[in-house]
Parts: sequence; structure tokens; C-alpha cells
Amino acid sequence: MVYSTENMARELKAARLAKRLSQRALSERAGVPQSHISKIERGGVDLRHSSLVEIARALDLEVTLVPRKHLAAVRSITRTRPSVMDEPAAFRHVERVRPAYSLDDDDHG
Amino acid sequence: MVYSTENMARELKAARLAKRLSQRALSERAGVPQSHISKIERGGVDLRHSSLVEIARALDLEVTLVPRKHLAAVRSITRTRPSVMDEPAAFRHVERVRPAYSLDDDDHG
DNA sequence: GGTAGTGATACATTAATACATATAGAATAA
DNA sequence: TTATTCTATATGTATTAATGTATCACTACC
Repeated sequence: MVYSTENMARELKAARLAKRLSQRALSERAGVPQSHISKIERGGVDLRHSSLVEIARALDLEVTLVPRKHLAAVRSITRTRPSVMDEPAAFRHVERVRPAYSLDDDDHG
Repeated sequence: MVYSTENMARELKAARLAKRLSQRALSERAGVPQSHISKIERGGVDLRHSSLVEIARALDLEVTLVPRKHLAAVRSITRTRPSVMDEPAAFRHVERVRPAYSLDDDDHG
């Protein structure tokens, strides 16, 4: 699976958890089956752009194109640090995720 | 075709033209057939995420998720502002003043 | 025990991307 | 004119996203 896909999957999952939504709740908001949400978050899907936008918006996120040279500045604005205790108990057993929307890039120069 | 797709198409085309690249030149950079670039820019394709990322990177752009509440701030950076590192070192200590949010925009919804 | 909520997974089906290759039309330059 | 460049378009094929439905394991709580 492509790096960009896995990375996006992590970001979406982190954003969902930060909003304390279950996959089913998100699936209703976004109009996508829960089974598909699951597959997406596990990195098993190379999302179509329109689908990504739909899901992102259901999470109050917008998909944007940022010039590379402005990436650091953008990251400094969008960085957040969700606390473990912000999550509902039901989610705490879930694998811990990194900060939402961190644009940590490695792959590809 | 979906709005988000058309909008992305416009942004990609604008970015390509800004870099003064032909579709063919971009297709070689991104490893995608020129015919596909054409279709994309005409809004006839709902790109997969990995494809979008490839093409965007060939244009020195990164696909990012931005929380809606930070959109205005991000746009004000992205708009056309030169990055800090483009300035002579001697000016970098000067506090940056933020112009009012520019209203010109081709949205994102 | 039972119930409810969560996420992962399976399956069949439909629809669409992505690709290679080729070509046509418009504009420009030699 | 000819040649070149750029964009739009067409055809055919393989891959796969997306959907609908359903089930299973696990956890938490009554």
C-alpha cells in the first residue's frame, strides 16, 4: 500500500477519535458504510478524492493543496495534541495514534 | 462531476500553469500519461488519493487536511505569500504582520 | 448471564480509475 | 508549406473503489 494512503488513513482515524466518533457514527455523517470506514482506516483503500473530501468534511476537515515551502507554517497552525483522557473509555483500548493532522512526511523526497 | 473534484482540477491546472509546465512535462514528472492529465484538468476524473498526491508533488504541492477553524489562517499563508525563508536573513527577525484575510478565493466549500 | 457498542472482516456486485496507444485540432515557428 | 508543440479525445483492458449486507470477536456495563 502506498505511503500517502496509509498516512491519510492515520490522519482520518486520529481526527475521528479526536472527535469521539465511532466508525458507525462517522459512516452516518459521511454517508459511507462502516465496513468501508474500517477498511479505509486500516489503509486498505486508495480513496477517491470525492470520498476523501466527504469523509474529511464529516470530520470538520478540508482537503487542501499546500505549496511545499509553506508546509512548515501550515503545520504549525494545524498541529494539535489530543490527550488520551479526551477519549471515551470505550476507545481507550484502541491503538494509540499520533497527533491529529500531523503532516509528518517522510516518504518521497 | 462532483464539485470537490472540479475544484481540485482547477487548482492543479493553475499550479501547473504557474510553473509553466505543459501537460506533457507534468505527465513525465508525475509518471502519468498526458491524456490522463488532460482528463483530470477537465474535471472528468475523480482521482484516487495516491494519484492526486503524486501529481501534486510533481507540482511541489502537498495534500493536507486542515481543520475548518484554521482554514482562513492557512489560506492566508498559502495564498501567494512568499515564505519566510525567501527573505534575506537580515529581515527574518522582524515580526510578521498579517494582512487581513484575503477574500479572493476559489473556495473549498 | 445478557445486552449493547465497537471495529474487523467476508462476499458479491457495480461503477469507475488508471493505463497504453493512438489520433485530431489549434497554435506557433522555421 | 512543413514541422513542432500542446491539448483534447477515443478505444480497449485490467484493476479496484464503493456499496450492501452480514457476521464475528472484544469490551463495558446492567
